[in-house]
Amino acid sequence: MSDDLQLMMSESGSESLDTFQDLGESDDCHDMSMDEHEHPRKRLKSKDDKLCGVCGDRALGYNFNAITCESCKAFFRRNALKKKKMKCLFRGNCIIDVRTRRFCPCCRLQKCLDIGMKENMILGEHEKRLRMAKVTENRMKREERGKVMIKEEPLDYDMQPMADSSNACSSSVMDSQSSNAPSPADLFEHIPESMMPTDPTSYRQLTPEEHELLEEITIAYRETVGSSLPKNDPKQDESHFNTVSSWVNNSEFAVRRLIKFVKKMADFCRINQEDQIASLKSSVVNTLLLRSVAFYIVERDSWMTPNGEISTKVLKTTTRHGDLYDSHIKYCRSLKSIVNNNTKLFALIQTLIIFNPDAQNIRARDEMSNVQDKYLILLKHYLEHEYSFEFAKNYFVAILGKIYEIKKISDNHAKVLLQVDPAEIEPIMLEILNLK
DNA sequence: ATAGCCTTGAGG
DNA sequence: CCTCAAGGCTAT
Repeated sequence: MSDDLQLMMSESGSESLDTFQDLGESDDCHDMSMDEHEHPRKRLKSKDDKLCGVCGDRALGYNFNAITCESCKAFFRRNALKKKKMKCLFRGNCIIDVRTRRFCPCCRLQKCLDIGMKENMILGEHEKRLRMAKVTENRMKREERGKVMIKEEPLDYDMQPMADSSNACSSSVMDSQSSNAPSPADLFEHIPESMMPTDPTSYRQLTPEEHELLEEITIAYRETVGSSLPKNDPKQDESHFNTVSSWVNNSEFAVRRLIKFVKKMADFCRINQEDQIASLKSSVVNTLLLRSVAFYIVERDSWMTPNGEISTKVLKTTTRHGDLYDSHIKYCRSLKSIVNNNTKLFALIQTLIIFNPDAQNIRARDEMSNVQDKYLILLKHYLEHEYSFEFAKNYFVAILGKIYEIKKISDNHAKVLLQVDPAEIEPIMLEILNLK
């Protein structure tokens, strides 16, 4: 490989111009033959005879402020924003052409910059999300039009959760009062398939801002707390979990993920630093619990880890708190059954847990509450987007109930945590759990 | 990781 | 409409 690479480097170094001209000539020939057949008149100027300023390959036009080929465009997009600086294995002056361009990313990137490609023209994470929000918004409109055009038929009445149009205001009041409505807890113990989404035409549309916000936290969640932990080093037998302190230390990765998660949220960065710490600390145990739900497998009564399953029985033998175990598993089963594997819902719940106005030591409780309200509304609107308004209302209440419940359970867990010997706990976990 | 091809919003 | 220039997707 390195032989080839070196060969390529020296080869191209001695005849880079030849390569460039060869490409140019073949390009011209190609164009002429095409043009003679298609447009004999304007053969000279019609098709692009543009060449990539980086490698000399055929170019379609400007990319990031310079004329480049598709591959150099993609290359620049992938690499220009990386903060890790690549280093050239040679002298930093490798010749880049269509065949050698892959061998020295460093010099290729340098040449990109030399010919004037601008890294600030690469859309940032935020701008990309805006763009995607716009795309999906338009897509939804398109599909909406399609449905409306095809529809033109009277509404179908087979779905009872459609309490929308005609008598909306009265019906919602009546429903909330009516006694025959199943209690939310019962309603969601088992997912009522019959009430799941169909017929999207009369559901709420999220605004672009809401859509973007939801995307933001969902992506952040998926990339952090929602992802599985790195494969743990040795064989992860159950002996790794036979003490409380080993459980705690095992949670360290999850806590790091939580920190990464909050740092990705613009709303979290906006609150003052003391409250950031306070809300972070008070949401750690809840977060671990929520994680345990996310990776819980109802059918097997176990948790999925990168190294395989861990039976929930291990927790019972570890803590020797049967009641704690029971309530935890019950919680896993119930929340999992209503949320399933919906990452957006997990992300929303996670967010609501973090922006908790009555957490310990919060200074600006009003402000915290305002932020939480924002996500409460987002959750509500998301549910109304996904389901009928009536169904969403019950769903909303059920989820709020579960969020309240998670706090009680985590309080119980906190008591167990106080039993551990601080000497056995990693410093970060000591700090974050206030165990010192 | 690369690179070709596709989709798309903005702007003309 | 049409073109330009972004990002996305995916076979290699």
